[in-house]
Amino acid sequence: MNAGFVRVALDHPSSALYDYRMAHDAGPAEPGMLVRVPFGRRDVVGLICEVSAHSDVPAAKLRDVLALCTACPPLSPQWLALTAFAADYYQRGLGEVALPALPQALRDPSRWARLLAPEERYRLSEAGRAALPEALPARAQALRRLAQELAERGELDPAQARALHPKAIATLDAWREAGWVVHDVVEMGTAANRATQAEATPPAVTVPRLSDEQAAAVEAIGAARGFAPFLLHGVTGSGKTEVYLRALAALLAREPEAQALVLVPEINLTPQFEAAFRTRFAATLANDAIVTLHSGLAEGERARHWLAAHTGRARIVLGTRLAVLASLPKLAMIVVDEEHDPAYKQQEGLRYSARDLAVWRAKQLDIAVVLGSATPSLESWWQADQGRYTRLTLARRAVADAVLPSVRLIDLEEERRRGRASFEGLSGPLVAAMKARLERGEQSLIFLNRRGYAPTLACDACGWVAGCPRCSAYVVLHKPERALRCHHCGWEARIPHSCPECGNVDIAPMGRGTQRIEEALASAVPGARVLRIDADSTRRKGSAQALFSDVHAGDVDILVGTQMIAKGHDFQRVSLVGVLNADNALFSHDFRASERLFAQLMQVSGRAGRAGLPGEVIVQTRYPRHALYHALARQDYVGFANTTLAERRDAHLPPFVYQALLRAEGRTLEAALAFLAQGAEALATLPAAGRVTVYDAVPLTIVKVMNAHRAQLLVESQSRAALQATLRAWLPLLRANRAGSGVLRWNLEVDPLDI
DNA sequence: AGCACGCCGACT
DNA sequence: GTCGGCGTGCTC
Repeated sequence: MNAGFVRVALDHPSSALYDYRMAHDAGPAEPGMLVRVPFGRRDVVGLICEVSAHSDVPAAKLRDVLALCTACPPLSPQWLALTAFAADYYQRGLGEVALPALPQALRDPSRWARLLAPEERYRLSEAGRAALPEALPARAQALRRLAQELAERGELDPAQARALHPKAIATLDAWREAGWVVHDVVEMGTAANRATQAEATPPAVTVPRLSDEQAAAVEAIGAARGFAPFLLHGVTGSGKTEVYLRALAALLAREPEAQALVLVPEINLTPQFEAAFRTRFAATLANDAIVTLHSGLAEGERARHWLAAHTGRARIVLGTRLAVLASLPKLAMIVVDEEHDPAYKQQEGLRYSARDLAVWRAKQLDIAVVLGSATPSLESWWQADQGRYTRLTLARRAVADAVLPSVRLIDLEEERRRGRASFEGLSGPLVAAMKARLERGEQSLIFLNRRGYAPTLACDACGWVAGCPRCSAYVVLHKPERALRCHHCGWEARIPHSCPECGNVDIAPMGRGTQRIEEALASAVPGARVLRIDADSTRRKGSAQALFSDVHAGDVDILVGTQMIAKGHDFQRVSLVGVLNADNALFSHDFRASERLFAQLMQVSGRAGRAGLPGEVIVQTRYPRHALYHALARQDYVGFANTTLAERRDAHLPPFVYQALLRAEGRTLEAALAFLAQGAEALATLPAAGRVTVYDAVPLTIVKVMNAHRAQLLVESQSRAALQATLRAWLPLLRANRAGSGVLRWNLEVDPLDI
């Protein structure tokens, strides 16, 4: 038998490609195709990176490809280059990057055959819903059950139907002829395209008039050819989304096959974007030409959407950071909304920055990329300063009479000194302002970046503080569940009735979280309907959406929440934003903490007064003279960015240097530190070591998590290339590091955000 | 990453 | 005497 060889990337830490024999009659193998191969003792799915007539691997070691996936068109060379770049840049194996980027269905060979086969679905029509199952004879139990399942589940595929009743298909066909059942055939590689939706006439779309600034931005983006990175700096409410919509509309009209990728920082923001896109493009794009891609999708849906992107049927792909690795053969424009958002940085596995990869992808494909934000990352701002990104500015709010909110700083020290009343951390002026909003039927929003009832529980008598047995952290008091919970490892315990150290029964919550504020508001502002939105209140899938719609519907007077409430939502009736407990971040060891805080406060401030109501922001602080708050009071991003960048330059911090972080977790802190110290010694022996600085290994602030002791080592260089070369040579030495005995895990992060 | 093989403590 | 702990090493 005639045979060739394929070099395959596997989801496996080694960056090496593995050679396999490939029988020619298995079909034409090409790079970008998936294969099922034996690997050690198991079968895995790999990605063909090269096809060759010979192999250097000894024949005795070579094994045969078990199957070739022919249902799915091969991944393009551009896509392979993208994943290869990401693997190289973030110091990972190609397979570790490429395979996890694919939907699960492609990594399961048993599903390959049906990948692109049309999917059939049966569902009840309006008439069927009204008539069934009553129209059936009472004794036809199996049929009644079929009808009942159809009504309850919404839809059935042929296999499910047959499982309920052997002759289900014939029955369903009969019901279809009676007008009770609709038979949908969904082409794989597209989203569900139901007949009823396709028939509906799109509603008339009201397209807002553009401001001069918006029009200029749209024109600049539209006129761009080739690689064109834009930094769209627009204050909250200035209509950045409208700029995206217009730019995309112009592109899709100009190039009838072009695809666009739109990234948003978190899943919660996809529904509103999706709705806006569907409405705007209802007349020009088929319903299935807009798809979403994020981790909240069911596996099957994710595969369908991914395939729609991969086959070119989807024209607009809207998604979270993972969408940046989608296969988009006709990609012609990328939008990254809220580009400064830390959520674009993956914090486990391959620690990539979706924003940075978006820019790389735009450069690779020679297309435009629009980075939008009210508070751009200092990295992007610096790129614009350097002239590498084109800056587009929207300085005014889009709604005619909407102005920027006024910011009031409440000096908590002075309040205390003057003996002014405060209630559970809510100062007098803030309470008064909320009461005034309640009377006027306007909404207030209270921002506190700390969930739970109280950060911890403490004993006044002996000084005991409730801590986690597995972590060096306090446990957070959660009142609804009457539990103490560790936010780092998930450890939980009942709230003790007395101090476990001294038996004192007067143990009390210390500090305040969103739950406690929610409770306090009920008495501080009598009659107000208070709603809390944080990771705890939105744990159930889809519940965030329901809670937000209560706010939009006006069923809420005061909304309390963590940063979840700061992002994206355009609350029409909010005219007051209160900020509690923001001071902690001012004195953090992480040099980016103030940048993040400023962005968050600007963002949450932007929730006030969007629909023409005068907006007010009240910040409670013990440091009212801090420069950050002054910049916030003036809503002065540019001033903040310029001073902070100057400080960064003086202190030799990013974006003026490039960094990487080696983290280790050990059974003991000593083991972790020893591993890092030995790593530092190994690095010093490398040729390019002269151009990189290695700092001392230090314990993390929360040194112990889940009984693992954590430490890190910072490596930096003025030259990205020197850093990259060093890291590449360093990794094999780290893998061979014999100080690794007490080390449980370690990882290397390039361009870390949290230091 | 899995999943083997391989060499030392507490159990039927 | 084994069952099983996880340290070490390999996968075309």
